[in-house]
Amino acid sequence: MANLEKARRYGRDAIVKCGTVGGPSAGRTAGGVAPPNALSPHVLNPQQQAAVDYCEGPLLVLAGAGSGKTHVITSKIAHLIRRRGFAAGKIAAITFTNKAAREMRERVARQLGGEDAAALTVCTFHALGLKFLQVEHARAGLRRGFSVLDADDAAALIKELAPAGSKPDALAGLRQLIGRAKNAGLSPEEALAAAASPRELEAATIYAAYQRRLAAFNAVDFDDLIRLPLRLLEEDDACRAAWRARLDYLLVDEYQDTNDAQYRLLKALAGAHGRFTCVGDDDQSIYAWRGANPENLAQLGRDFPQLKVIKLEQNYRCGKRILRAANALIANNPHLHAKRLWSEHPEGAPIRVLECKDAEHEAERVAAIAATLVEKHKARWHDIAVLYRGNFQARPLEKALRLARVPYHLTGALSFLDRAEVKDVLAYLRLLVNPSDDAAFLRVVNAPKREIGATTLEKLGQLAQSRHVTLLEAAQSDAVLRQLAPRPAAALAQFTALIDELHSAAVHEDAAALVERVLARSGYAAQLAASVADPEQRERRLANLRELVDWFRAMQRGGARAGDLAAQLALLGHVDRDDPGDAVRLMTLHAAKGLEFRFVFIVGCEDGTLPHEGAIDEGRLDEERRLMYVGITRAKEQLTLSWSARTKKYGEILANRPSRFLHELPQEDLHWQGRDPEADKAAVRETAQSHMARIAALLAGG
DNA sequence: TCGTTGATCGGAGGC
DNA sequence: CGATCAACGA
Repeated sequence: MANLEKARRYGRDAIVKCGTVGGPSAGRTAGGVAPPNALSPHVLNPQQQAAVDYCEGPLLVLAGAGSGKTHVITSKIAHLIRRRGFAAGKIAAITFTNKAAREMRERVARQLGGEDAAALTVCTFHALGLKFLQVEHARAGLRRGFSVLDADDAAALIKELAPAGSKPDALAGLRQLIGRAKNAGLSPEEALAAAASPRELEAATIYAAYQRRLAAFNAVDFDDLIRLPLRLLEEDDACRAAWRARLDYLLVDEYQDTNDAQYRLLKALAGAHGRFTCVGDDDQSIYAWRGANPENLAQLGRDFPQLKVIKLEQNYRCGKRILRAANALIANNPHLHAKRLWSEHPEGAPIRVLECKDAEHEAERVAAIAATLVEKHKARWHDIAVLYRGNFQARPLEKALRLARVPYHLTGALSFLDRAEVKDVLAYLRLLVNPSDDAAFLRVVNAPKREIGATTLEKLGQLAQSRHVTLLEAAQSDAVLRQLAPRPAAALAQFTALIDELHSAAVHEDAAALVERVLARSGYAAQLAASVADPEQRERRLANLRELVDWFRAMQRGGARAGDLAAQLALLGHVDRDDPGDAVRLMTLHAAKGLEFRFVFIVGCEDGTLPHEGAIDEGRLDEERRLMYVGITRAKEQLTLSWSARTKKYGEILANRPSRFLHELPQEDLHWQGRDPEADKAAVRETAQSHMARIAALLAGG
């Protein structure tokens, strides 16, 4: 109670502890979704309360790492509905990932009860754009049941339109330029007019051809999900008025990640009075390379002079030492609104810096320490995360962890929907819903193998183009088939017969049953079972297909229509796979954003790795520093940084220097630990043996 | 149509 | 050094 009084006197909130050293784990650790103030979820500190209460005009909440921003957003939604009389159906909360949207929806549902929560719009920018286009498809020049091309399909299409034999990096450059034009909200015509170099002119020309093809496919790509709604909202007064009337209040999470088009979409929807709350942290802006524009934070103040800014600086996650290090590091970056995070947690242990011989040695030491934490300090495996700059750094870690018998889980590896078999089945559905979807046609026409090869398809494409029909229509035409060799013509006829059959079934069947029919009648499942030799891989891929059917079944219970599901599915980056369980988490620093762990290792703290070499060369150190900052602030109790003196790079061995960021940390909080390879190897052996002994005991004991 | 060779390249990855 | 991918031959 004394603490409470003291806190009040200082104008701070009651002490709400979570995850102190040795205490119960709280927060979003390893899959848990409890709010940061887990012991007292309804108490808000004064800044959080102010952010919830202020609904009169535009608000920017600068939410430091671990400051309880999701709590603020969910509380604010409840406040808007219960105290301010907003209709739940007219509030939209926008996130960047499906995962964030799902978690937010769950938390709002817990706080509000199901009915209001169900009426809310909680989704990603892209899902909102899709919803918009499904309503306004006619105005956007689309027909019902249009398709959403995923990044791979879009890349394949650009490749087809680019000069034959373009090199991969030339194609990547084209994609980037086209993406940039779309992100700026430019139509192909505008991009042509704005082209300032031969390269841009070429890209704009291909952009124009690309959009013509998309229109012919009755399809859009991801960027169009923002660009097309934006265009309609900015140019069509009636449309804009209608959508503003549907949305009374907007909340945007991770605002620092918005790109220009997304920001303009927000502005168009919000209107001049600006009934919105943006929550973000400039220090956690780590996606500029993907088009995010952190300048949008400053732009908000220029576009809305009445903007109110509230900073959340109390951190409920990290020990004081960790926070000091984070503050010291990020102080080297320029700031529009400087923040200084503080915490009421204990000091915590010094930050360890492990100096290692090479990446293998580094991995062994991490494995040994992780094992010790669990063996001797009662930590759970999932309390531990190992973070790195690049995916290639996971390799030695995996090896060392396997050797030390430490269970681990790689997050962010190949996602469910990236699997070829899942994409193939989805392409079948796309083609059934939208027979104009040539990209889908090309994907499934020879999956399973029907002896329809590239030559046949090229000819078919030419014939379709000259007759101004889709690929499917061309394949259905006897006149076209007569111009092909008899064998491929017969194969194509068989394929279109299959599509016809599935199409008539689609009328009366639900999505899950349709997927099962596709799998059975196309022979896809049978071929998969027959052609994959490795039994383990075969089982995994068949399981993916079953999971897809289950997913459709679950969505149907939610009342979704089969046709819309296929489009939505394109937006769903990854369906969460099995719970990773109690295992050490291995992931990139990027993937770690938004998560927290009791014990965090950041490996590869070397100049050239973190900060990355290319970033040093181009003077883009700020974002690298923010990446390190994000990593540091993931740690609740203990942070261990490591670097190795030598790197094997492309076959040759190079000497490293410790990361310049290590020198930016307060040296009095660091504990540098030199190289001692033998001791660590012994430790790994020891823990491995003890694990084996435990397993043996378990087996013996039954 | 499919499997092999040889050249290439090496940053993070949401929707 | 090793994975990946385009071009090639059977």
